[in-house]
Amino acid sequence: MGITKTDSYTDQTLALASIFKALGHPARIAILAYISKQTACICGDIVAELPLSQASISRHLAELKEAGLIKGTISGTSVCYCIDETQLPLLETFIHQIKQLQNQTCCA
Amino acid sequence: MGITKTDSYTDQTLALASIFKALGHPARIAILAYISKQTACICGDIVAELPLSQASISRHLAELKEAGLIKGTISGTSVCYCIDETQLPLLETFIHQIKQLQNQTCCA
DNA sequence: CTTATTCATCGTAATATTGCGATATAGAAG
DNA sequence: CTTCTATATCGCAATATTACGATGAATAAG
Repeated sequence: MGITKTDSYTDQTLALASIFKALGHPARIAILAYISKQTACICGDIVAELPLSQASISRHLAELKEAGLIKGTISGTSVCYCIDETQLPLLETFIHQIKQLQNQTCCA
Repeated sequence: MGITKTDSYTDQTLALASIFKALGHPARIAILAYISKQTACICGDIVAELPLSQASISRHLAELKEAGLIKGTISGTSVCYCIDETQLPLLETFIHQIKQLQNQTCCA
C-alpha cells in the first residue's frame, strides 16, 4: 500500500534510510557533486548545470536540505548553498559496519 | 512527471544514485544490518525479524540484489543471502569526496 | 514606485514504490 | 507421486516521488 511502517524500525534505521533516500536520485547526486566542486558558495547556477527546471532544482535542494546534507544561507536575492557534513559520518559508519561485520565464510 | 532523465547524467552519477536508492528504505537498511550481524548465511529468518510479509521481504531482497549490495546463493530449498561488498567503495569514495572538497569558507 | 531577478511554493499530471494476498516454483520429506 | 517448506512472482490498491508551468515573495536596480 505504499505505506512504510516507520513505527517498526529504530530511529537510527529510519535516519539512515532517510539520508540515503535523499541521495537516491541522480539529480541530487549531481547537485552535491557540483556544490562540492565549487570554490565559492553555490547559488543559482545549478539550474544551468542540470537538465531540470528551476522549480525542480529548488525542490531537490529542499530535499537535500531537509536531509541535512546541505545548508542554505540567504544573501540578498540569492541563496548560497554548501555541504553540511554533519550527517556524513553516520553514513560512513554504517557502510563500514556492513563491510566490517561481513561473514567471511558466507556464500563461499 | 515522475520521469528521471537518465540520459542527462553520467554513468557514475546514475550508478551512485541507484545504490543509494536501494539503501533509501528502512526495511532494506534493517535487512542489511541483520545480514551483516549474522555469523552464518541468512535465509528465511528475516521474515520473522521484520514487520513485513514474506512477499515484501522477498521484494526488498531482490532490490538489494539488483543494486549489487547482497549476493544470493541457492542451497536446497532455501536461499542464502550475504553482503556483497564490491559496491561499497564507490559509496565511500563519493562521501569522502563530498567531505574532502567542501569549501571551508562557505556559508560562514 | 516600478520593474527585474532570484528562489520557493502550489497545483497538477505522470510515473514509481510499497505492501500484501494469492499463486507459482522448486527442492525435501514421506 | 503427494505433501510440506521456502522463496519468488503476479496483480492489485494505496501512497510517494518527480517534473513543470504558473504564481508568490523578497530583494535589487532603475
